[in-house]
Amino acid sequence: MPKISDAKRETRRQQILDAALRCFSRDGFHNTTTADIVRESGVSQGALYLYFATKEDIILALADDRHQNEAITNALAQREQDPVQGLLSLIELYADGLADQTRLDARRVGIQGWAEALRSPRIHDSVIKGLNAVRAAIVRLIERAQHTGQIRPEIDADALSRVLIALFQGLLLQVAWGEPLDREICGRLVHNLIRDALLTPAALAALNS
Amino acid sequence: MPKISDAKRETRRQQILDAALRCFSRDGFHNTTTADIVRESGVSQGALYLYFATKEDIILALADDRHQNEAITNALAQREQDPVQGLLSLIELYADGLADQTRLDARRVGIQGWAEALRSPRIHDSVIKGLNAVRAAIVRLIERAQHTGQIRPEIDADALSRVLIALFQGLLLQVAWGEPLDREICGRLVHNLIRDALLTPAALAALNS
Amino acid sequence: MPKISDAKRETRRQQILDAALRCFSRDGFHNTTTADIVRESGVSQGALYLYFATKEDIILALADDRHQNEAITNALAQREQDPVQGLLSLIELYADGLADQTRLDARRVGIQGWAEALRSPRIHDSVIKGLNAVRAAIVRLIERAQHTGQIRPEIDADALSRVLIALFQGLLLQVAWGEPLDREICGRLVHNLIRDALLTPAALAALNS
Amino acid sequence: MPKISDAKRETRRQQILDAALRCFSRDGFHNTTTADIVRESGVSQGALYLYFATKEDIILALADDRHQNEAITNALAQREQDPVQGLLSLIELYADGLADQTRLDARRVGIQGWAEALRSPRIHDSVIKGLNAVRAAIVRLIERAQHTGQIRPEIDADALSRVLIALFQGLLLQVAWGEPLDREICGRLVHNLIRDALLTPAALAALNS
DNA sequence: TATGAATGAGACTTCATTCAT
DNA sequence: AATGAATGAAGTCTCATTCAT
Repeated sequence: MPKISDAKRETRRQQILDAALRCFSRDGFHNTTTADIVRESGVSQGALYLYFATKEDIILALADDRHQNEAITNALAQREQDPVQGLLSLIELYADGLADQTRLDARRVGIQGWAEALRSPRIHDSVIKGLNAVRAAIVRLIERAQHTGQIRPEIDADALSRVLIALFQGLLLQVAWGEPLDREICGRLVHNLIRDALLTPAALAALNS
Repeated sequence: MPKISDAKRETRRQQILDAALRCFSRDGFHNTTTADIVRESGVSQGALYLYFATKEDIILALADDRHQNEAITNALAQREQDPVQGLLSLIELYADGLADQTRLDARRVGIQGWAEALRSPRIHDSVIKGLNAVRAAIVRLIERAQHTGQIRPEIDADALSRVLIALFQGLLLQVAWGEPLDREICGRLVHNLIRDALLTPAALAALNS
Repeated sequence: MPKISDAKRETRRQQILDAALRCFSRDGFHNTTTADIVRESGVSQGALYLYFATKEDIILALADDRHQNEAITNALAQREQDPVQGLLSLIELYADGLADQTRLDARRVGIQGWAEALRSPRIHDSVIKGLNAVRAAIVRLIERAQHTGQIRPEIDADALSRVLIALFQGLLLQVAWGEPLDREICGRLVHNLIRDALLTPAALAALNS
Repeated sequence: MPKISDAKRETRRQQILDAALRCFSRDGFHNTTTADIVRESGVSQGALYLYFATKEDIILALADDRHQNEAITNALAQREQDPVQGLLSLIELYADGLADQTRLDARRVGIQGWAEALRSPRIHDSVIKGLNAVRAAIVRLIERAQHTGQIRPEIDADALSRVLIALFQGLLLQVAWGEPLDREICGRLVHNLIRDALLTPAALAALNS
């Protein structure tokens, strides 16, 4: 009979996830032992398995956390009245995430998840679910903008969303490797790419006004 | 004197690398055992260590192979008279690589290398070296095109090269995950992005003619 | 809370050490595998490493056990009122140890430790520590006897202690090799050596009375 | 068909033994690989096995070398007219060997042989053979001295020889461990032990004259 | 004879997970 | 619920010896 309160339980769980994130970021999934996580989190070896059935479940839980954060970001951008503004604001938010020092571990672990997705069906599913959520959010904004005549109608919304995500993924990777990416210059570059290649003349005029 | 011939030695070495590539692609670095590579390659357990000092050295050798291929691709694009054509041709070549079924394993293993680069200094060095080689090739083309007035002078060549690479990396990732990326549609999209956002009016006119 | 009791833990530890002693005595350090120790001790392969971090640590632990036994022997001899009697009694105790069938394994393993001390700094330290403890005990007895005028004052206590130990080490070696050493005859011989070469005429007279 | 000359063959053999001695001294038998010996000696991996059937045979050959040296030493002492002088001279010769820096490796390897003798029958035989040769030489000297009335008749020649050898073995051990043994002081001590405990009054008077 | 590449059994150690308490 | 000791299957790498040339 579970005597522990839900709050207590959630705290413990998060404690483990935080520790795991630090370990995975530092040493990678496969060079992190459950003993490492135990040491870093302060819970006991046995307790770990009261919260997560396997080590892979910890990885999945971290991925889920990440997707929840992204869902919030996506929802935020949808709220914008103007879909082009929404798109630009979404890009801005993700770019902020790129530079945010506090999410460094999450980014590093995320990249490891990309690799794991290639061999673990469960992680693959999780990663694709996250990908699709972001993609759907972007597609919706693009289609809204095409509906309002702001984005050229001949553009394939799905392809564009994938391209934008790809761009972000690649930059994330380079940042994680410690490459010097000037947020200002890159940001402007991407902004201009979109402006010049996507917007209709009318939208462009409106943007400049 | 039974000193093995260089050709024989190289054959054996490649045999091991081919087997390793298949194993790594299928199961990932960490879930591939040296025994797996031995089984797949047909060499003996001991012979493996006559060619590679550690398992990590096999990973590094695969990365080096990859970088050599890329170097050839880069050199190919530099030969073009017109730098804009060179850039477009480079993009075309990498896009071909994305779709090439025969290099599927290499792509999957490459992505795992990205993750490993986060924790292994040696792999990090190797990956960054490869990144820089490609970057330098792209920067050279862009600067040549700016010199001839074909690409807008205000564009930061280094940032643009990183953005193009990032784009490619992200698409590579999605392809590796099995996502349905229409080469035609995405190719045209990227092509247009470049055309509309980078080229000077003069170059644009020349391109269309 | 399943924290094992200290007694239980100590039992288990000793169980491993006993098994290791038997294995090392029979096959030598280097021809004993951890699997052998596991088989002989009945613990699991993994459990071995809960008690000893490496195989060398097992060797060191055995050496420490030995030194503790010797410390007890040394302390026993110091208790004698008469330092010459103490010295003779110490020699007697070590000679008993030489002949004791129950300590056969310990002797054989001890000799292997001598050899290991030549190449492993940790084992060297341990062996020298043990050597010095015995030496100090003997030196103290000799100096006390010189103080009381029983042992000739011109004798170098440190050199003599080393010589006595050397004698014991060599005899130990020969016994371990299975050489027929008559305890009675050798004992008398050593006894007389000491009597004739070390004692002052006064002490000699007292001994004979 | 053996085209190689015996001289050449012997040179090669000695080259291997010299290298092996250095390796064994430095790293111990078990931490020396045949590859180490090959590297240190300059012969090829295969050639090693043209000269020695197994690694153990190298160890045995080194032991034989040692015994030959000792045989020469023993013979030298036998030549002395006066058996007591012969005994003292033998002790002197072995003591010289103890201090001789050029035979450091041989001493270190010899000690390892002591340990190996505990588990390898072949090495045991070799070691015992060497021991008995020295013992016989000493016994002969003692018995001659007893015959001439120089050494007390009640002394057991065999036991005394063992004790003298033991003494030497122990000192050898301590020297090999790097212990500071003053050759002068220890030498005099041993000398006096013998003088005071073994010699008859007549022999003693002769010695002092 | 001589070479050095090849072999493959096996060594030590690790680690995700279980289970008695 | 919680603990941490215990498990045992693997994993990477080594090395004495063999053998094709």
